[in-house]
Amino acid sequence: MGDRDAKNALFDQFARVGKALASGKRLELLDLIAQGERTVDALAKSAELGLTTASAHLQTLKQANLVVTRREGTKIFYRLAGYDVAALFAQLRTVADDRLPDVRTAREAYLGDDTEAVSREELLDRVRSGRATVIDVRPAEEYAAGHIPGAVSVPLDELADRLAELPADQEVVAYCRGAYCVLSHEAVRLLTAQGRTARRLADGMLEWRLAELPVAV
Amino acid sequence: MGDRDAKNALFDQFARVGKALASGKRLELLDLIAQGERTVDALAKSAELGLTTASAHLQTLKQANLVVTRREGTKIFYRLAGYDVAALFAQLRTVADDRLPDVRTAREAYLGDDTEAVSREELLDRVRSGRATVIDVRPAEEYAAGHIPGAVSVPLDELADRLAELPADQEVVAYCRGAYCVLSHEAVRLLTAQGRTARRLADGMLEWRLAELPVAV
DNA sequence: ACACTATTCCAAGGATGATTGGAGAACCAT
DNA sequence: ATGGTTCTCCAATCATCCTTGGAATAGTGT
Repeated sequence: MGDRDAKNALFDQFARVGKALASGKRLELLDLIAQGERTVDALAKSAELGLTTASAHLQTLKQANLVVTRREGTKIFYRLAGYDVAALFAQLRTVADDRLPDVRTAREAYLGDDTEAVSREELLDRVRSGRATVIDVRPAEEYAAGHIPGAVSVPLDELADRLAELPADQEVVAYCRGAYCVLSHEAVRLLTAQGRTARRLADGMLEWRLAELPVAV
Repeated sequence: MGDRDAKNALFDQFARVGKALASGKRLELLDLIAQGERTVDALAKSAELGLTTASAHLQTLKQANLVVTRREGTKIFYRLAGYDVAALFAQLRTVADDRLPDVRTAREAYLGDDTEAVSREELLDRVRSGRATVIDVRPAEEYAAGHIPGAVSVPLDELADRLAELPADQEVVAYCRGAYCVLSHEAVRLLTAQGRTARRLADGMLEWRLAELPVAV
Protein backbone atom coordinates (compact mmCIF):
# COMPACT_ATOMS: atom_id res chain seq x y z
CA MET A 1 0.00 0.00 0.00
CA GLY A 2 1.22 3.49 -0.77
CA ASP A 3 3.90 2.17 -3.07
CA ARG A 4 4.91 3.20 -6.52
CA ASP A 5 3.16 0.43 -8.42
CA ALA A 6 -0.16 1.17 -6.77
CA LYS A 7 0.25 4.88 -7.46
CA ASN A 8 1.06 4.24 -11.11
CA ALA A 9 -1.91 1.91 -11.37
CA LEU A 10 -4.22 4.59 -9.96
CA PHE A 11 -3.01 7.32 -12.29
CA ASP A 12 -3.09 4.95 -15.25
CA GLN A 13 -6.73 4.34 -14.42
CA PHE A 14 -7.41 8.08 -14.50
CA ALA A 15 -5.57 8.19 -17.82
CA ARG A 16 -8.09 5.75 -19.30
CA VAL A 17 -10.59 8.61 -19.36
CA GLY A 18 -7.95 10.94 -20.78
CA LYS A 19 -7.12 8.44 -23.52
CA ALA A 20 -10.78 8.18 -24.45
CA LEU A 21 -10.78 11.96 -24.96
CA ALA A 22 -7.52 11.92 -26.93
CA SER A 23 -8.93 11.70 -30.44
CA GLY A 24 -10.82 14.27 -32.46
CA LYS A 25 -13.02 11.57 -33.94
CA ARG A 26 -14.04 10.30 -30.54
CA LEU A 27 -14.80 13.82 -29.33
CA GLU A 28 -16.99 14.33 -32.36
CA LEU A 29 -18.82 11.09 -31.62
CA LEU A 30 -19.23 12.16 -28.02
CA ASP A 31 -20.65 15.47 -29.19
CA LEU A 32 -23.25 13.63 -31.25
CA ILE A 33 -24.06 11.14 -28.53
CA ALA A 34 -24.58 14.00 -26.08
CA GLN A 35 -27.59 15.06 -28.18
CA GLY A 36 -29.39 11.79 -27.59
CA GLU A 37 -28.86 8.12 -28.21
CA ARG A 38 -27.84 7.04 -31.69
CA THR A 39 -27.03 3.83 -33.50
CA VAL A 40 -23.53 2.96 -34.67
CA ASP A 41 -24.58 3.37 -38.26
CA ALA A 42 -26.10 6.81 -37.68
CA LEU A 43 -23.04 7.94 -35.76
CA ALA A 44 -20.67 6.66 -38.43
CA LYS A 45 -22.59 8.55 -41.11
CA SER A 46 -22.83 11.77 -39.10
CA ALA A 47 -19.14 11.76 -38.29
CA GLU A 48 -18.24 10.55 -41.79
CA LEU A 49 -16.37 7.54 -40.52
CA GLY A 50 -16.19 3.96 -41.75
CA LEU A 51 -18.52 1.66 -39.85
CA THR A 52 -15.72 -0.43 -38.36
CA THR A 53 -13.71 2.66 -37.51
CA ALA A 54 -16.69 4.22 -35.75
CA SER A 55 -17.37 0.96 -33.95
CA ALA A 56 -13.77 0.79 -32.77
CA HIS A 57 -13.89 4.35 -31.43
CA LEU A 58 -17.21 3.67 -29.74
CA GLN A 59 -15.69 0.62 -28.07
CA THR A 60 -12.93 2.83 -26.73
CA LEU A 61 -15.48 5.24 -25.28
CA LYS A 62 -17.44 2.33 -23.88
CA GLN A 63 -14.42 0.79 -22.23
CA ALA A 64 -13.81 4.09 -20.49
CA ASN A 65 -17.47 3.91 -19.36
CA LEU A 66 -18.19 7.31 -20.84
CA VAL A 67 -21.02 5.85 -22.91
CA VAL A 68 -23.39 2.92 -22.45
CA THR A 69 -25.23 0.83 -24.98
CA ARG A 70 -28.71 -0.54 -25.36
CA ARG A 71 -29.75 -3.18 -27.85
CA GLU A 72 -33.02 -2.99 -29.77
CA GLY A 73 -33.36 -5.77 -32.28
CA THR A 74 -30.32 -5.72 -34.48
CA LYS A 75 -29.52 -2.12 -33.64
CA ILE A 76 -27.30 -0.96 -30.82
CA PHE A 77 -27.88 2.50 -29.40
CA TYR A 78 -25.12 4.44 -27.72
CA ARG A 79 -25.84 7.12 -25.17
CA LEU A 80 -23.89 9.10 -22.58
CA ALA A 81 -23.20 7.32 -19.32
CA GLY A 82 -24.25 10.45 -17.45
CA TYR A 83 -24.25 14.20 -17.44
CA ASP A 84 -20.96 14.31 -15.61
CA VAL A 85 -19.48 13.09 -18.89
CA ALA A 86 -21.11 15.94 -20.80
CA ALA A 87 -19.79 18.36 -18.19
CA LEU A 88 -16.29 16.98 -18.55
CA PHE A 89 -16.53 17.21 -22.32
CA ALA A 90 -17.78 20.79 -22.17
CA GLN A 91 -15.02 21.75 -19.77
CA LEU A 92 -12.40 20.21 -21.99
CA ARG A 93 -13.65 22.32 -24.89
CA THR A 94 -13.71 25.42 -22.71
CA VAL A 95 -10.17 24.90 -21.50
CA ALA A 96 -9.02 24.22 -25.06
CA ASP A 97 -10.72 27.36 -26.31
CA ASP A 98 -9.34 29.51 -23.49
CA ARG A 99 -5.80 28.12 -23.64
CA LEU A 100 -5.06 27.23 -27.24
CA PRO A 101 -5.01 30.08 -29.75
CA ASP A 102 -5.24 27.47 -32.51
CA VAL A 103 -8.66 26.45 -31.25
CA ARG A 104 -9.97 29.94 -31.76
CA THR A 105 -8.53 29.98 -35.26
CA ALA A 106 -10.02 26.58 -36.09
CA ARG A 107 -13.35 27.60 -34.58
CA GLU A 108 -13.60 30.72 -36.69
CA ALA A 109 -12.53 28.84 -39.79
CA TYR A 110 -15.30 26.31 -39.17
CA LEU A 111 -18.09 28.45 -37.76
CA GLY A 112 -17.29 31.88 -39.13
CA ASP A 113 -17.73 35.02 -37.06
CA ASP A 114 -20.40 36.81 -39.06
CA THR A 115 -23.48 35.85 -37.05
CA GLU A 116 -24.82 37.53 -33.94
CA ALA A 117 -25.29 35.59 -30.74
CA VAL A 118 -27.80 35.87 -27.90
CA SER A 119 -27.31 34.53 -24.39
CA ARG A 120 -29.55 31.94 -22.75
CA GLU A 121 -31.04 34.69 -20.62
CA GLU A 122 -31.91 36.82 -23.63
CA LEU A 123 -33.45 33.83 -25.38
CA LEU A 124 -35.61 33.03 -22.36
CA ASP A 125 -36.64 36.65 -22.06
CA ARG A 126 -37.56 36.93 -25.74
CA VAL A 127 -39.48 33.69 -25.86
CA ARG A 128 -41.45 34.62 -22.73
CA SER A 129 -42.46 38.00 -24.05
CA GLY A 130 -43.30 36.56 -27.47
CA ARG A 131 -40.79 38.79 -29.22
CA ALA A 132 -38.95 35.97 -30.96
CA THR A 133 -39.51 32.63 -32.60
CA VAL A 134 -37.04 30.03 -31.42
CA ILE A 135 -36.14 27.32 -33.92
CA ASP A 136 -34.21 24.12 -33.29
CA VAL A 137 -32.21 23.46 -36.45
CA ARG A 138 -30.82 20.08 -35.44
CA PRO A 139 -32.02 16.91 -37.16
CA ALA A 140 -35.56 15.96 -36.12
CA GLU A 141 -34.50 12.98 -34.00
CA GLU A 142 -32.30 15.17 -31.83
CA TYR A 143 -35.19 17.57 -31.29
CA ALA A 144 -37.33 14.59 -30.35
CA ALA A 145 -34.75 13.54 -27.75
CA GLY A 146 -35.18 16.85 -25.93
CA HIS A 147 -35.37 20.54 -26.84
CA ILE A 148 -35.84 24.01 -25.43
CA PRO A 149 -39.49 24.50 -24.35
CA GLY A 150 -41.34 26.58 -26.91
CA ALA A 151 -38.86 25.90 -29.70
CA VAL A 152 -40.11 24.56 -33.00
CA SER A 153 -38.17 21.96 -34.96
CA VAL A 154 -36.91 23.21 -38.32
CA PRO A 155 -33.95 21.06 -39.33
CA LEU A 156 -31.41 23.07 -41.30
CA ASP A 157 -32.08 20.87 -44.36
CA GLU A 158 -35.70 21.99 -44.42
CA LEU A 159 -35.25 25.61 -43.43
CA ALA A 160 -35.13 27.05 -46.97
CA ASP A 161 -38.42 25.29 -47.85
CA ARG A 162 -40.20 26.22 -44.67
CA LEU A 163 -39.51 29.94 -44.48
CA ALA A 164 -43.21 30.67 -44.81
CA GLU A 165 -43.85 29.05 -41.43
CA LEU A 166 -41.79 31.69 -39.69
CA PRO A 167 -43.43 35.02 -38.92
CA ALA A 168 -41.73 37.63 -41.11
CA ASP A 169 -42.11 40.47 -38.63
CA GLN A 170 -40.45 38.72 -35.72
CA GLU A 171 -36.87 37.98 -34.86
CA VAL A 172 -35.81 34.33 -35.22
CA VAL A 173 -33.41 32.76 -32.76
CA ALA A 174 -31.79 29.53 -33.96
CA TYR A 175 -29.95 27.03 -31.80
CA CYS A 176 -28.35 23.63 -32.28
CA ARG A 177 -26.07 21.21 -30.44
CA GLY A 178 -23.65 23.42 -28.63
CA ALA A 179 -21.10 26.19 -28.78
CA TYR A 180 -19.19 24.49 -31.58
CA CYS A 181 -22.08 23.32 -33.76
CA VAL A 182 -22.25 24.87 -37.20
CA LEU A 183 -25.97 24.39 -37.82
CA SER A 184 -27.25 27.52 -36.09
CA HIS A 185 -24.59 29.63 -37.82
CA GLU A 186 -25.72 28.41 -41.23
CA ALA A 187 -29.36 28.89 -40.31
CA VAL A 188 -28.75 32.51 -39.35
CA ARG A 189 -26.83 33.08 -42.58
CA LEU A 190 -29.64 31.60 -44.63
CA LEU A 191 -32.29 33.64 -42.82
CA THR A 192 -30.45 36.95 -43.01
CA ALA A 193 -29.78 36.33 -46.71
CA GLN A 194 -33.58 36.10 -47.02
CA GLY A 195 -33.98 39.45 -45.34
CA ARG A 196 -35.07 38.06 -41.97
CA THR A 197 -33.79 39.24 -38.62
CA ALA A 198 -32.04 36.23 -37.15
CA ARG A 199 -29.60 35.50 -34.39
CA ARG A 200 -28.27 32.35 -32.79
CA LEU A 201 -28.03 31.10 -29.25
CA ALA A 202 -24.40 31.54 -28.18
CA ASP A 203 -24.11 27.89 -27.17
CA GLY A 204 -26.69 25.12 -27.55
CA MET A 205 -28.53 22.15 -26.14
CA LEU A 206 -25.47 20.65 -24.46
CA GLU A 207 -24.88 23.75 -22.34
CA TRP A 208 -28.63 24.21 -21.82
CA ARG A 209 -28.87 20.80 -20.22
CA LEU A 210 -25.74 21.36 -18.16
CA ALA A 211 -27.26 24.59 -16.85
CA GLU A 212 -30.21 22.43 -15.72
CA LEU A 213 -32.73 24.54 -17.56
CA PRO A 214 -36.07 22.93 -18.44
CA VAL A 215 -36.07 20.52 -21.36
CA ALA A 216 -39.17 19.56 -23.34
CA VAL A 217 -39.57 16.15 -24.95
CA MET B 1 -16.40 27.10 -44.02
CA GLY B 2 -18.59 24.47 -42.43
CA ASP B 3 -16.83 21.70 -44.28
CA ARG B 4 -15.43 18.43 -43.10
CA ASP B 5 -11.77 19.46 -42.99
CA ALA B 6 -12.51 22.48 -40.85
CA LYS B 7 -14.63 20.38 -38.51
CA ASN B 8 -11.91 17.75 -38.18
CA ALA B 9 -9.37 20.47 -37.56
CA LEU B 10 -11.50 21.93 -34.76
CA PHE B 11 -12.08 18.61 -33.02
CA ASP B 12 -8.43 17.66 -33.44
CA GLN B 13 -7.58 20.87 -31.64
CA PHE B 14 -9.85 19.89 -28.75
CA ALA B 15 -8.16 16.51 -28.77
CA ARG B 16 -4.81 18.18 -28.07
CA VAL B 17 -6.01 18.76 -24.52
CA GLY B 18 -7.32 15.21 -24.33
CA LYS B 19 -4.00 13.82 -25.53
CA ALA B 20 -2.17 15.80 -22.87
CA LEU B 21 -4.38 14.07 -20.26
CA ALA B 22 -3.90 10.63 -21.82
CA SER B 23 -0.96 9.43 -19.75
CA GLY B 24 -0.81 8.46 -16.10
CA LYS B 25 2.64 10.01 -15.78
CA ARG B 26 1.44 13.33 -17.11
CA LEU B 27 -1.55 13.30 -14.77
CA GLU B 28 0.77 12.65 -11.87
CA LEU B 29 2.96 15.56 -12.95
CA LEU B 30 -0.11 17.77 -13.22
CA ASP B 31 -1.14 16.71 -9.73
CA LEU B 32 2.22 17.83 -8.41
CA ILE B 33 2.28 21.05 -10.43
CA ALA B 34 -1.19 21.90 -9.11
CA GLN B 35 0.35 22.19 -5.63
CA GLY B 36 2.64 25.01 -6.69
CA GLU B 37 5.42 25.61 -9.16
CA ARG B 38 8.24 23.10 -9.30
CA THR B 39 11.42 22.58 -11.26
CA VAL B 40 11.85 19.80 -13.79
CA ASP B 41 14.32 18.03 -11.53
CA ALA B 42 12.01 18.19 -8.52
CA LEU B 43 9.08 16.92 -10.57
CA ALA B 44 11.12 14.08 -12.05
CA LYS B 45 12.19 12.97 -8.58
CA SER B 46 8.71 13.23 -7.09
CA ALA B 47 7.15 11.26 -9.91
CA GLU B 48 10.10 8.85 -10.04
CA LEU B 49 10.76 9.51 -13.71
CA GLY B 50 13.97 9.88 -15.65
CA LEU B 51 14.88 13.51 -16.18
CA THR B 52 14.52 13.38 -19.95
CA THR B 53 11.27 11.45 -19.68
CA ALA B 54 9.85 14.00 -17.27
CA SER B 55 11.04 16.82 -19.51
CA ALA B 56 9.35 15.23 -22.52
CA HIS B 57 6.05 14.84 -20.66
CA LEU B 58 6.27 18.41 -19.42
CA GLN B 59 6.82 19.59 -22.98
CA THR B 60 3.63 17.77 -23.97
CA LEU B 61 1.70 19.52 -21.21
CA LYS B 62 3.27 22.81 -22.20
CA GLN B 63 2.34 22.42 -25.86
CA ALA B 64 -1.26 21.89 -24.79
CA ASN B 65 -0.90 25.13 -22.79
CA LEU B 66 -2.01 23.41 -19.61
CA VAL B 67 1.20 24.53 -17.87
CA VAL B 68 3.49 27.51 -18.27
CA THR B 69 7.16 27.92 -17.44
CA ARG B 70 9.30 30.53 -15.78
CA ARG B 71 13.07 30.63 -15.87
CA GLU B 72 15.12 31.53 -12.82
CA GLY B 73 18.84 31.21 -13.44
CA THR B 74 19.46 27.71 -14.75
CA LYS B 75 16.23 26.40 -13.31
CA ILE B 76 12.91 26.25 -15.09
CA PHE B 77 9.77 26.26 -12.99
CA TYR B 78 6.54 24.75 -14.24
CA ARG B 79 3.19 25.89 -12.95
CA LEU B 80 -0.45 25.49 -13.96
CA ALA B 81 -1.66 27.77 -16.74
CA GLY B 82 -4.77 28.51 -14.67
CA TYR B 83 -7.32 27.12 -12.30
CA ASP B 84 -9.55 26.03 -15.11
CA VAL B 85 -6.90 23.39 -15.75
CA ALA B 86 -7.07 22.23 -12.14
CA ALA B 87 -10.85 22.11 -12.42
CA LEU B 88 -10.64 20.02 -15.57
CA PHE B 89 -8.14 17.70 -13.93
CA ALA B 90 -10.32 17.30 -10.84
CA GLN B 91 -13.37 16.61 -12.96
CA LEU B 92 -11.53 13.99 -14.95
CA ARG B 93 -10.64 12.21 -11.73
CA THR B 94 -14.20 12.49 -10.46
CA VAL B 95 -15.66 11.07 -13.66
CA ALA B 96 -13.08 8.28 -13.63
CA ASP B 97 -13.88 7.47 -10.02
CA ASP B 98 -17.64 7.53 -10.59
CA ARG B 99 -17.59 5.57 -13.84
CA LEU B 100 -14.72 3.09 -13.65
CA PRO B 101 -14.94 0.41 -10.98
CA ASP B 102 -11.22 -0.24 -11.50
CA VAL B 103 -10.46 3.26 -10.26
CA ARG B 104 -12.12 2.51 -6.97
CA THR B 105 -10.15 -0.71 -6.69
CA ALA B 106 -6.88 1.04 -7.54
CA ARG B 107 -7.69 3.87 -5.14
CA GLU B 108 -8.29 1.53 -2.25
CA ALA B 109 -5.18 -0.48 -3.07
CA TYR B 110 -3.13 2.72 -3.01
CA LEU B 111 -4.77 4.70 -0.23
CA GLY B 112 -6.40 2.02 1.88
CA ASP B 113 -9.81 2.48 3.45
CA ASP B 114 -8.93 2.31 7.12
CA THR B 115 -8.82 6.02 7.92
CA GLU B 116 -11.70 8.31 8.79
CA ALA B 117 -12.44 11.39 6.73
CA VAL B 118 -13.90 14.79 7.63
CA SER B 119 -15.50 17.21 5.20
CA ARG B 120 -14.24 20.71 4.52
CA GLU B 121 -17.16 22.08 6.53
CA GLU B 122 -16.32 19.93 9.53
CA LEU B 123 -12.69 20.96 9.32
CA LEU B 124 -13.61 24.64 9.23
CA ASP B 125 -16.00 24.17 12.12
CA ARG B 126 -13.43 22.33 14.23
CA VAL B 127 -10.60 24.73 13.54
CA ARG B 128 -12.86 27.73 14.37
CA SER B 129 -13.99 26.30 17.66
CA GLY B 130 -10.44 25.22 18.53
CA ARG B 131 -11.45 21.59 18.86
CA ALA B 132 -8.86 20.31 16.42
CA THR B 133 -5.31 20.88 15.28
CA VAL B 134 -5.01 20.94 11.51
CA ILE B 135 -1.71 19.72 10.05
CA ASP B 136 -0.50 20.01 6.48
CA VAL B 137 1.56 16.89 5.83
CA ARG B 138 2.79 17.85 2.35
CA PRO B 139 6.44 18.74 1.77
CA ALA B 140 7.34 22.14 3.24
CA GLU B 141 7.61 23.89 -0.14
CA GLU B 142 4.04 23.00 -1.03
CA TYR B 143 2.84 24.38 2.29
CA ALA B 144 4.80 27.53 1.53
CA ALA B 145 3.03 27.85 -1.82
CA GLY B 146 -0.33 28.07 -0.06
CA HIS B 147 -2.15 26.25 2.72
CA ILE B 148 -5.34 26.17 4.74
CA PRO B 149 -5.42 29.13 7.17
CA GLY B 150 -4.56 27.99 10.67
CA ALA B 151 -2.88 24.78 9.52
CA VAL B 152 0.62 24.01 10.71
CA SER B 153 3.19 22.42 8.43
CA VAL B 154 4.27 18.97 9.57
CA PRO B 155 5.61 17.12 6.54
CA LEU B 156 4.91 13.40 6.77
CA ASP B 157 8.68 12.71 6.92
CA GLU B 158 8.95 14.71 10.13
CA LEU B 159 5.70 13.69 11.75
CA ALA B 160 7.10 10.83 13.84
CA ASP B 161 9.79 13.12 15.31
CA ARG B 162 7.47 16.01 15.98
CA LEU B 163 4.65 14.27 17.82
CA ALA B 164 5.38 16.29 20.92
CA GLU B 165 4.32 19.49 19.14
CA LEU B 166 0.79 18.21 18.78
CA PRO B 167 -1.54 18.57 21.78
CA ALA B 168 -2.28 15.05 23.02
CA ASP B 169 -5.80 15.86 24.19
CA GLN B 170 -7.05 17.24 20.91
CA GLU B 171 -8.09 15.66 17.67
CA VAL B 172 -5.67 16.08 14.77
CA VAL B 173 -6.94 16.61 11.22
CA ALA B 174 -4.38 15.94 8.49
CA TYR B 175 -4.65 17.02 4.88
CA CYS B 176 -2.46 16.91 1.80
CA ARG B 177 -2.70 17.44 -1.96
CA GLY B 178 -6.10 16.13 -2.87
CA ALA B 179 -8.56 13.30 -2.80
CA TYR B 180 -6.01 10.84 -4.18
CA CYS B 181 -2.96 11.84 -2.17
CA VAL B 182 -1.62 9.19 0.15
CA LEU B 183 0.15 11.48 2.62
CA SER B 184 -2.81 12.28 4.87
CA HIS B 185 -3.77 8.60 5.01
CA GLU B 186 -0.31 7.65 6.20
CA ALA B 187 -0.26 10.51 8.68
CA VAL B 188 -3.54 9.35 10.21
CA ARG B 189 -2.24 5.79 10.43
CA LEU B 190 0.93 6.93 12.15
CA LEU B 191 -0.98 9.11 14.61
CA THR B 192 -3.60 6.53 15.51
CA ALA B 193 -0.83 3.94 15.96
CA GLN B 194 0.58 6.38 18.57
CA GLY B 195 -2.74 6.50 20.35
CA ARG B 196 -3.79 9.88 19.02
CA THR B 197 -7.24 10.73 17.70
CA ALA B 198 -6.66 11.59 14.09
CA ARG B 199 -8.71 11.98 10.94
CA ARG B 200 -8.04 13.26 7.46
CA LEU B 201 -9.68 15.83 5.24
CA ALA B 202 -11.69 13.91 2.63
CA ASP B 203 -9.98 15.70 -0.24
CA GLY B 204 -7.17 18.24 -0.07
CA MET B 205 -5.59 21.49 -1.19
CA LEU B 206 -6.57 21.05 -4.85
CA GLU B 207 -10.27 20.88 -4.06
CA TRP B 208 -9.92 23.54 -1.36
CA ARG B 209 -8.63 26.02 -3.92
CA LEU B 210 -11.28 25.02 -6.44
CA ALA B 211 -13.95 25.68 -3.82
CA GLU B 212 -12.45 29.17 -3.55
CA LEU B 213 -11.92 28.90 0.16
CA PRO B 214 -9.32 31.20 1.73
CA VAL B 215 -5.69 30.20 1.25
CA ALA B 216 -2.84 31.40 3.47
CA VAL B 217 0.68 31.91 2.13
C1' DA C 1 37.36 31.58 -21.51
C1' DC C 2 36.25 27.43 -18.65
C1' DA C 3 33.93 24.33 -15.81
C1' DC C 4 29.43 23.31 -13.95
C1' DT C 5 24.29 22.93 -13.50
C1' DA C 6 19.70 22.49 -15.31
C1' DT C 7 17.07 21.50 -19.09
C1' DT C 8 15.90 20.58 -23.85
C1' DC C 9 16.78 18.52 -28.37
C1' DC C 10 17.70 14.53 -31.21
C1' DA C 11 17.70 9.81 -32.71
C1' DA C 12 16.40 5.10 -32.26
C1' DG C 13 14.17 1.24 -30.22
C1' DG C 14 10.02 -0.80 -28.69
C1' DA C 15 5.09 -0.19 -27.46
C1' DT C 16 0.63 1.36 -28.37
C1' DG C 17 -3.11 3.24 -31.34
C1' DA C 18 -5.78 4.06 -35.89
C1' DT C 19 -7.79 2.24 -39.94
C1' DT C 20 -9.45 -1.20 -43.04
C1' DG C 21 -11.45 -5.49 -45.03
C1' DG C 22 -13.21 -9.77 -44.04
C1' DA C 23 -15.13 -13.14 -40.93
C1' DG C 24 -18.23 -13.98 -37.07
C1' DA C 25 -22.12 -13.13 -33.79
C1' DA C 26 -26.80 -11.57 -32.48
C1' DC C 27 -31.13 -10.80 -33.88
C1' DC C 28 -35.28 -10.53 -37.00
C1' DA C 29 -38.42 -12.12 -40.67
C1' DT C 30 -40.17 -15.63 -43.48
C1' DA D 1 -33.34 -23.46 -41.32
C1' DT D 2 -32.29 -19.47 -44.53
C1' DG D 3 -31.27 -15.00 -45.71
C1' DG D 4 -30.79 -10.20 -44.38
C1' DT D 5 -29.37 -6.53 -41.18
C1' DT D 6 -26.46 -4.49 -37.76
C1' DC D 7 -22.64 -4.54 -35.28
C1' DT D 8 -18.27 -6.48 -33.23
C1' DC D 9 -14.02 -9.15 -33.48
C1' DC D 10 -9.73 -10.27 -35.74
C1' DA D 11 -5.53 -9.55 -38.28
C1' DA D 12 -2.46 -6.66 -40.82
C1' DT D 13 -0.55 -2.33 -41.95
C1' DC D 14 0.80 2.13 -40.92
C1' DA D 15 1.28 6.00 -37.89
C1' DT D 16 2.13 7.93 -33.43
C1' DC D 17 3.85 7.83 -28.69
C1' DC D 18 7.08 6.50 -24.84
C1' DT D 19 11.48 6.02 -23.17
C1' DT D 20 16.38 6.44 -23.03
C1' DG D 21 21.22 7.92 -23.77
C1' DG D 22 24.03 11.25 -25.65
C1' DA D 23 24.70 15.82 -27.61
C1' DA D 24 23.39 20.64 -27.55
C1' DT D 25 21.80 24.97 -25.22
C1' DA D 26 21.25 28.54 -21.67
C1' DG D 27 22.74 30.36 -17.71
C1' DT D 28 26.03 30.75 -13.36
C1' DG D 29 30.37 31.12 -11.00
C1' DT D 30 35.52 31.55 -11.22
